[in-house]
Amino acid sequence: MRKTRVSIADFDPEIFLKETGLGRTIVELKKNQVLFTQGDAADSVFYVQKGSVKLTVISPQGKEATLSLLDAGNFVGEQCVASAERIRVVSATALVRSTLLRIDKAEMLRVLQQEHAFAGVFVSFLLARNARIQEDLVDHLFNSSEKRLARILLLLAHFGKDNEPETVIPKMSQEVLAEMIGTTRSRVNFFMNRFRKLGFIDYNGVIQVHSSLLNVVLHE
Amino acid sequence: MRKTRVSIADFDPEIFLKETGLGRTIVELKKNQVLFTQGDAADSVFYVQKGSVKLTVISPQGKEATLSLLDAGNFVGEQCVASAERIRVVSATALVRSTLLRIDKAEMLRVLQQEHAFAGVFVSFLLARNARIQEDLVDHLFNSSEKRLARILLLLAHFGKDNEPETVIPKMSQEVLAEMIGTTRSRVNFFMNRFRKLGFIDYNGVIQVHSSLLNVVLHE
DNA sequence: AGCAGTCTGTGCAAAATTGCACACTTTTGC
DNA sequence: GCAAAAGTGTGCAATTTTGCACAGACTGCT
Repeated sequence: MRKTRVSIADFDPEIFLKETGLGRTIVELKKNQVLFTQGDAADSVFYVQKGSVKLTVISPQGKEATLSLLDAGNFVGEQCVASAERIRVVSATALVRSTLLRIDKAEMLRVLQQEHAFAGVFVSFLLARNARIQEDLVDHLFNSSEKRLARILLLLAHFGKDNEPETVIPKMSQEVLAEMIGTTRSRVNFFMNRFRKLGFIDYNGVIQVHSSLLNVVLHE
Repeated sequence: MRKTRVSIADFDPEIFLKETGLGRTIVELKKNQVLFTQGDAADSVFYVQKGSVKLTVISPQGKEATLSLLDAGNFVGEQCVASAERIRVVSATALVRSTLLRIDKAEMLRVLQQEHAFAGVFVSFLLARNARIQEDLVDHLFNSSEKRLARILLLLAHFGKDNEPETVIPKMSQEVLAEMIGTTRSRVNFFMNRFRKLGFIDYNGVIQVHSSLLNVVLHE
């Protein structure tokens, strides 16, 4: 064990994000339980310890879109750290039974301010998130909905698995897939069947993605 | 003047981002001059002091897309702070004559690590950038290209002006507009003329946006 | 002034996408 | 176990978007 000191050098982001403490509480969510809703007051940040969370937005016209899925190790609702943001701009819902750490905004600001190591972890997270959203945007700028669907399926096939090249996709309706790639269910259905006929995916109950699906994304 | 101390309390992000120093040099760019290109080695971060920069990506098929315009006060190439990223994933080009501060990656990491205040500035920037990209993505998920064009025009009308509600848009071809909203020039031309006929924009040489264009974005 | 290169206004056929409808099949909740 | 709700496989007409093509306007350069 390390020498005990009062200095900040003892601060460990890993531990901070695992344990409760001042301004930190544990939140347990059942599958499909809502963490917060677009429009809610935003006074805390969450950190996913176990499970996964889906971020969605609703358009003024009532259409829903899914922005991203966040699994263990991600922050949720981090926008509220920005001074101007007092309101949630997205909704967050648990995809499966999940455990999150809720961190008060004030505590979050304090720790960011005082603990280098933690700020580093947070910056890394923000950069990764940035890169991912930007990729999604590029995907929209360049690709047809067919390719977007193929890409999302490939990404989902690895979602939440750091290790094995598992190819089974989390239970997910065609409707939700459509929301994620910004198209209609008709379209998703059409392509899913096409991919199946071509042998890129298997698909009876659960969806299994084969690496051959990569061809759709890569080709031409 | 404040008491002189050797402590880090003297560090001022404002000053740091204005002056050269260890690991920091000034870069002057002419209009349309390239700062870096997709694929270049990424070993530094830039901070826009004056002028503005355009970020673009090229698809494997050779199509080009414009991801964002960054004016004074923004960082460019910040992705390289992420440990994994050794290569530029976008290209950056000056929109007008511009002055940037180039900060070595190592120096950037050092300062982020040691100076709370600076880390705060950087986190704020990342959050703002995140929010903006996310809005762009939502725009794509929900809106038709007509609305996207209207939105971009409105945003451009205020680009680089913190103060006056100026309505003149920086010189920008229909081709570039098309790249920004992910459609074809045909389409942009079609809508530009429509907007003009409807009196939403004026358009002889330079583009002037009227607030009535808001209706396109807001209406149903 | 003259030429080259870029940008704009059009037009149009081909292709992709949307929006619905409806019948089935699975799940879910009680 | 059953009824309601959610999800899926189809089909199709209307609409939107793409991809080209071409002529005229404008710009910068020599």
